[in-house]
Amino acid sequence: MSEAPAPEPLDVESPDPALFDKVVNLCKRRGFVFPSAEIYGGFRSTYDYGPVGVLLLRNVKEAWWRSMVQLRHDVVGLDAAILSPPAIWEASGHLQNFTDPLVDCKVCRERFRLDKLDDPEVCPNCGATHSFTEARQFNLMFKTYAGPVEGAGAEVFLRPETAQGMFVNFKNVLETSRKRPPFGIAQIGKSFRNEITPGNFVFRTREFEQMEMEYFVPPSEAGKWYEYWCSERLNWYLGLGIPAAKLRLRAHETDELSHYSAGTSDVEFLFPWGWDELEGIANRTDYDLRQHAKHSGERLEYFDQAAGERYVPHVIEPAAGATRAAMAFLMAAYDEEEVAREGQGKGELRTVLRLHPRIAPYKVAVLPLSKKPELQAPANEVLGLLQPHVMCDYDETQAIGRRYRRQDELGTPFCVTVDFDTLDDHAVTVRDRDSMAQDRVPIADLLDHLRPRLDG
RNA sequence: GCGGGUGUAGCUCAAUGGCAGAGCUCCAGCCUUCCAAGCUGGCUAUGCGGGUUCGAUUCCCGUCACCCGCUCCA
Repeated sequence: MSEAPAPEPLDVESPDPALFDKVVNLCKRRGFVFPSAEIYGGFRSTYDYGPVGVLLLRNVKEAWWRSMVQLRHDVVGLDAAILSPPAIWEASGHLQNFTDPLVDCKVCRERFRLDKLDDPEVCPNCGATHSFTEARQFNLMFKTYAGPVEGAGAEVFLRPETAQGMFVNFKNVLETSRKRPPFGIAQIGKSFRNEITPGNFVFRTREFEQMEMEYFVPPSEAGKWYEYWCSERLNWYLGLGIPAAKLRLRAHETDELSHYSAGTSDVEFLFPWGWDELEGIANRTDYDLRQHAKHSGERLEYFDQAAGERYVPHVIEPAAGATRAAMAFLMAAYDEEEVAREGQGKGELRTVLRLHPRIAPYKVAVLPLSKKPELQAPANEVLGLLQPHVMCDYDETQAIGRRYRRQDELGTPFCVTVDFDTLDDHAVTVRDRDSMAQDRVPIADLLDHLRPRLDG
């Protein structure tokens, strides 16, 4: 008798390449994400967020802001400029370090990063020696010109990260907010990087949105706060419904650390193509404040009255990608299930986004059972009751079952159906996305009924 | 930027050097209609630009976009 094959490891989720196409398809079909400039043939690496995509993205950002700023007393917000003078990026090191030296092999035409080559004289692809072109400096920052004259003096950059806005405003915030270390500055906004190779849908794009927070701490406490933010950030994704099996924290090897970092851990999500980064938590030490102090001549320090000592705070930075996070939430929420139909053995496939109510584009869909005029008034009454409090959709076309499925694909947690009985009992049917259960609820109690279920 | 692949309706796919089809979706109508029901009707497509040809969605060239690699890190 032959030995049984080793059992497949059950505790490890494997990536699912088919999921990628399904989610991208759903995004297009239902109005989450469209390729930019599509009617002109498209524009590479840019995407537009449609009617429900913009809601999803806003909800992701609002959930982040809520946990990072609103529910804390030690973090304040900021919204800094995207256009920025070269001085900032000279000080930050981005002008030097965000530059990749690229060389091409003249024999096999392959392109390499000079700094990643084992031997800068030998092509690792074809083995030719001395076949490389002169190194060309490729800077990942977008450059443009301010003012009427295009020239070296008017050069400005689109920020490649929001972080520097927090560092250059360190003194402003310290003085006006009267915070003291440990405290943080949070910012959500667009950043721009001229990536050589964007791809994987909205995962890596040249224009993207970041959610970053710089947490300033006494130098001796950097290690402690680094640990703290690593677990805090991992929990954020878990709390919004991403299963633990699809999340992990991975510490960077020393040789993959960026120029400012003394230690970085990534929150990674199991995307259809494998594990990839959602967020980096970096120990930036006092690098940035010292650099800006040196270049600007400003004193970027904190004076601790009690201890009578002056120091340059160290910085722990959780930096997340908003667009990436939205994509991860979609992929984690995507589900298909077979629903038995009455009188038929074969079930139908139901596509449902099991999004956390906090990030679902619509919280409630109001659905009059038919288009008959007598249902308009109660439907409008329900809408008027809910709209000031939660984002609602309204749909009166085609069969009710079809409309439930439409809402399932958008991830709407609850559907409220107005029927002909409503005219008599002044109550509506509340249908639950996940259980498909239906409750009869008086219109007067509707808000109280929904509120606890949406806050969860 | 290099190599490989792909490009037909909103989606999934047919077909053809000679009027481009289907299923689903979507829209309108009927139906006191609660999980993609039924019936009737309707909108919508050969990525873009050249070339060959009497005629190109089909063949050729270019271009754009996407996917897979080389990449990279929010």
